[in-house]
Amino acid sequence: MNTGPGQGAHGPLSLPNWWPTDPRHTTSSTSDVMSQLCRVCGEPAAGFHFGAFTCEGCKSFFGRTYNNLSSISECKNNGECVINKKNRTSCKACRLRKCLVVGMSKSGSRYGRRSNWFKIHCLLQEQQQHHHHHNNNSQHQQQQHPHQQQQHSHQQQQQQHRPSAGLHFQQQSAAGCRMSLDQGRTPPLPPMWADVKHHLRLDADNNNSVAGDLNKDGVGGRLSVSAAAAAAVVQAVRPELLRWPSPFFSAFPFPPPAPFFLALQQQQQQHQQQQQSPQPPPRTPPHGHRSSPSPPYRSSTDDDSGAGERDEDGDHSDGPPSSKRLAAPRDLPPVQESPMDLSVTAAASTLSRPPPFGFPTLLPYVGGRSPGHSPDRSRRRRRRPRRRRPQQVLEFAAAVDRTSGSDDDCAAGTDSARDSDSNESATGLPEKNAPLDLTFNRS
Amino acid sequence: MNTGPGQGAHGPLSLPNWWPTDPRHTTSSTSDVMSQLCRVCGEPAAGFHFGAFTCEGCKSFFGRTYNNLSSISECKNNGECVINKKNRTSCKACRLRKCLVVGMSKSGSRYGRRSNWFKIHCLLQEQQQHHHHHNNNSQHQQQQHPHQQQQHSHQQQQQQHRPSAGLHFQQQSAAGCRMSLDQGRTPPLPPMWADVKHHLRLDADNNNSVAGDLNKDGVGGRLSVSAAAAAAVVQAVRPELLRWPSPFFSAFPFPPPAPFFLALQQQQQQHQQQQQSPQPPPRTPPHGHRSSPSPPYRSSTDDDSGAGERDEDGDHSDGPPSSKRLAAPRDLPPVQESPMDLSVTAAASTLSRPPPFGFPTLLPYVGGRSPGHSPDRSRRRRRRPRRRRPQQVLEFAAAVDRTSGSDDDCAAGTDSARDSDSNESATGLPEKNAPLDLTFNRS
DNA sequence: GAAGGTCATGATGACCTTA
DNA sequence: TAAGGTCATCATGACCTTC
Ligand SMILES: [Zn+2]
Ligand SMILES: [Zn+2]
Repeated sequence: MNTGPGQGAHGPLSLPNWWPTDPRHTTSSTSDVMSQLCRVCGEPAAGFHFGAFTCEGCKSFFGRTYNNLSSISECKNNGECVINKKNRTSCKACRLRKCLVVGMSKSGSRYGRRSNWFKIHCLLQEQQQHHHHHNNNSQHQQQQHPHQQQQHSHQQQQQQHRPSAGLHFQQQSAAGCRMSLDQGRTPPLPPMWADVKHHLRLDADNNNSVAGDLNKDGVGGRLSVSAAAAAAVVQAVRPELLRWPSPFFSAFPFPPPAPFFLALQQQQQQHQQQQQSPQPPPRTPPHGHRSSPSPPYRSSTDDDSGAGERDEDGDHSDGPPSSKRLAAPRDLPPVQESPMDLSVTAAASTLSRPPPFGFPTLLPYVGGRSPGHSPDRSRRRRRRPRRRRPQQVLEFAAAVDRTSGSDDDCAAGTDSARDSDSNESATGLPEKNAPLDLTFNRS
Repeated sequence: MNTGPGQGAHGPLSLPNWWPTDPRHTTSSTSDVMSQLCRVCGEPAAGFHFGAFTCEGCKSFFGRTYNNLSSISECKNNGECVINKKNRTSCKACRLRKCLVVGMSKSGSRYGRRSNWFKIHCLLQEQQQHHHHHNNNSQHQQQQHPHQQQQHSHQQQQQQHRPSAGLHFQQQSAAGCRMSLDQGRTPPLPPMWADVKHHLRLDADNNNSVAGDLNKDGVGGRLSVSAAAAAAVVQAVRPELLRWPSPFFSAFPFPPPAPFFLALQQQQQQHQQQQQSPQPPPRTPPHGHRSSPSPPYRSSTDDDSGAGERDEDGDHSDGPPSSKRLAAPRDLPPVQESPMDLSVTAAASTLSRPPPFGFPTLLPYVGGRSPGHSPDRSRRRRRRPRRRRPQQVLEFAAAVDRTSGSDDDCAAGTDSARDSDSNESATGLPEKNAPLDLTFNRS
């Protein structure tokens, strides 16, 4: 409980003292903010991106590839690649897995370019509308942290102070066009969401090394709700990418709360059962949660300089720490209260690898820019377009055919996957489609 | 002994019947030329490039990376990657090693854009000037092929008919400028080079699966002289790329004949001995030859459809074989007799990773175009140059410092190399230098 | 016909803009 | 400050030119 936003009076959002400190301010006792490393590759971090301290490269990689999961080819090293600064570009599957493991999520960014603290509050508001789910799933963390019990009132009380400036939720119509719904001021959270709120708080704390410990043994850590959501999306669309190392989803101590994921997983399981596919059973993702003896989140006084990600070489110590380092920490600005557009977009029609279940229709992510700011993507360099060979198209068609049937893709999900590369559809990149936004859509 | 150039009368070069058939014409009994596959990745071959049937991609890859060995990062899979169509871009080290194993060599292309048959004759001429070496090394193959003995006279006789239009050898001056030396008509080969000629013949036959068998166990195959030369260059400049799998150079049944390689290896060994570096002893490259019980080259009637490279998935069978296949075989045109420029260029000053020994100075390869054809590389798209971070430069400097001392690079040459990636200097790409030409220079 | 050049294409990541 | 756009840079490989 050191210097954090909880003790400062930032406008209408005066966080209580029990509120966990911002990990960007209180990282550890030995490493300060200036020397944060990318949780994915170990390079000096450039900031807190998509829910974790990452470098610019990993930030861009996750921002790109999560919307285009079909561009990732399966790992050829049994999914055991250890990502570091130099080999981070050699295996995209393991890099994405590492991103998910350390807690990165695009779903945490669907609130636009706001501070993470503001996003947490928005997420609390959002989850509130689906509280009829998971009433019994929010109990398995309480005995480990009884101090969380008496903090619910504070959290809700803080929730009352939350700036509610009319969040614009958007829903997906059948035609694919988006329509904004002004939700207005949301009611306070019911008590049954107290524990979920605790996990939601981890959304801002997911740079903790508890999640980083996942890289060691695949167990012991826990991820935030949005991170679990992101992983569930990847599991749904590209299950072969998360097949290794062993229980990926068991690291999540709770099922994802959004009904989207529940339906996603159920439909996927039903599809796999009725299709009798050789794909391995989906190891009961997020539902296969287990209670972990580890604390739900790290204390800000813990030392995270030696936890996780330490199998990289120490090449980050020889470079000058000047521009790659983070900026000096400042006081958190007050949470913004201006209205915002919570665009949840989708584009299922451009989904190069359509999932076998009813995936919600997606529209390409339009970003948080103002409507008047046209990206004008057409002015890119475009010289004489050279015709492609028809073989590529045929390969893609064959891959889609085989994948939609899901009959041969994940047949070699054992150690023999290394160097065998026996599944074409997983790694065969289809003809380049428009980037997809897999930011999960709330139905 | 089927249809080949040996029985056709092509102008002055009427090859005798015993002359081995062109592998481009007589591949095997089951696969014809139209269905040749890339010896590196298994894709339908686009032609006979750099001494082996390769696709366009592997051709371009070898042509690029052999001149820029510093751009290749060390394999993270213990050098055991099996290259196929889909994962060929994932590990450049193993792809280059595969290229060398199947017999690709830039040294075979230093004669310009000539047919392989013409290059063989030129190579014969060239090797003749260094016949004072390896007088005793050229004996261990004869007992296996006694029919080669009485064919020497034919080969020399054919050598007399060789078009000798004044080969322009170039030598390297101390100042780095090149000067052409018209060697004129070379004298006939002495008898001691009979066995070397046999291996030279393999230069055109190095698409045989004997070399391809190297991929299975690392032994049993043999490579051509130029292929051994190319491998020796890689061994000299980037020894860590050929450290795996086990005895790479033991596959070469003969030492490289050019004194360049002798000096290269000797200097390297001397340097390693006096430096007491943790690099493994250079496994006695090409000198550690051993007699192989396998025939020195494949008979044209053998079936090579099942030898080597068969651990890839059979994705090359589902694509349309139209444009990727080779053109229909035609009769070999007569060997060209016009004068040619045997440019052997070098550029040691731009060597990003200077070898610890006295590497011969190299100039960037200028290609075989006519002097009036300026590539005009400066008209490439060049927008506002964005300044680089100084960290990159410092990293490169540190890497060069460490590598020049050769104290820590090859320390982890065991199975722990996978995923550890403990050596910075091997994979740390230095600041992009000009592409190097490592086509070996004859002193 | 092979060597090498060309360049469209995709991936990457440092830098920038926006909110 | 973070999300996302920009784009220089690089690697790739299909196509092309040259010899
Ligand atoms: Zn990173
Ligand atoms: Zn190939």
